[in-house]
Amino acid sequence: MNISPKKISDHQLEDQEISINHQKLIDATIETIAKKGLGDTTIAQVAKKAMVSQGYANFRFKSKENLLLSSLKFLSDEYKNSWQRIFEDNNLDPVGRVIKIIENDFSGKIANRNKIAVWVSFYSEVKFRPSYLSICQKQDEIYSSQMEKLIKEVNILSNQSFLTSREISETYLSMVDGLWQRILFDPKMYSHVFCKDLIKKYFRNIYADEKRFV
Amino acid sequence: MNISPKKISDHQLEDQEISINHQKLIDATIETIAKKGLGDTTIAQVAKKAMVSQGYANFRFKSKENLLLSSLKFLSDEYKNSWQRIFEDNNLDPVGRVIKIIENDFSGKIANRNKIAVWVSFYSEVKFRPSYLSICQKQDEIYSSQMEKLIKEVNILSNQSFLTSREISETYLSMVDGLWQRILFDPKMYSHVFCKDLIKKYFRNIYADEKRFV
DNA sequence: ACTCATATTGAATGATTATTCAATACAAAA
DNA sequence: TTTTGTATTGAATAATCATTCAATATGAGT
Repeated sequence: MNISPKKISDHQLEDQEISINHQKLIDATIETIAKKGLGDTTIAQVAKKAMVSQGYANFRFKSKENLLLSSLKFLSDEYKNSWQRIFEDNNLDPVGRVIKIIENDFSGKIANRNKIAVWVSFYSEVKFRPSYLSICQKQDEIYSSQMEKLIKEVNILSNQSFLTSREISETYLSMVDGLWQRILFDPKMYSHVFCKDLIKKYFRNIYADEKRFV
Repeated sequence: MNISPKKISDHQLEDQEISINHQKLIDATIETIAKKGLGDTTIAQVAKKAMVSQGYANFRFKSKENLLLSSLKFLSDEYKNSWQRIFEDNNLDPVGRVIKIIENDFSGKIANRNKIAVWVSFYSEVKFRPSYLSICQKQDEIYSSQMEKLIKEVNILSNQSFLTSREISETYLSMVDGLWQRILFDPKMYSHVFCKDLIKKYFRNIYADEKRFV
């Protein structure tokens, strides 16, 4: 099994190369869905955008279904990483964390029209594709429960007891989903600032003493 | 131009027959989208479910696109009629109207999983099909503005001034969209009762004196 | 019974597209 | 240089569908 350093290096390079094409195809898939819609996304278009041959795209991902799945997984992980970093940031107090969460959910990286278009496309197929559901659902459950725990802390600190942490977090999560969808309809009216302000006002109403919800 | 009574009667019958097939096809389209998804809905399946030939379905609606459009229009009108009746009901006071609106938005007729699946399917294509957008957007604007006016009345009656009627109605509308989407993911958790209670609690928190938000 | 107009059929067509695979490019090892 | 294994191509295949249309059914008027 004597493996030479060269060989390892080669292998790593190989993996990197593979990885580059892999990611190029996923990026191209997301761009294509964002531009044409899930239904009008063909392997030929994706391959062209990724600048590889059509045959290669299929070979690399085994099937179109698998390419779509991988793209959804990528988006889902990207989102997860963004909020996980906030929950794990020990420099933040509960209210500061909530504010960061809101800002993240309506940041240019997460809530831009292209990515929302992709999200909503997959959401709309969730009922028919258990594989989509399983990717989204698990992470959503974690997000929900983390959010509820966080709100519980804020509730305690602010002596708020009329609304339960569950109620507040469910309201927040449904508002985010709804606003994302509305961004698709009318991105001018539902600007990031508008959405963030609306949600902050919601919190401000609940936690009247907390001046940070602008 | 002497038209005999018989002839008129025939003509009406003819129209009715046409109308029956027309509606059978639209119903079948909605059912098929709800069962298979927009992307996997074929004219053949719809025609089979409506018990007419494939060729007829195409002939009658001129194109698949047009059949889908007509189906969206039908759903959209059905929804509009349901809330318009509430806004026009003079027996209701503002708060009573809000409660009826909430109940309507999560009634079995409107917020069932099949219809939501169809809604979300069309929503997800809105960015790519201006024709879908134009059907949805206009009615949504009316609903929004009616809702805002209604909330303004409630605000005045209850001396609530921290949240504007715009803010409350936008919050309500985005919550409804978000909750509808969540019903697709997890209809058990997001039951109609759960959704209605969540929203009523939101209003109860704003209008603390109003006991009718359960 | 016959004619005519309209409604409806269903098989044929043509377009689109995922998938396959034999052929080729390429680069590393000998 | 030659060999060998892997990466990549792109043309061929096969399946799926929307759409068309010639043929047929239906039923009212004469």
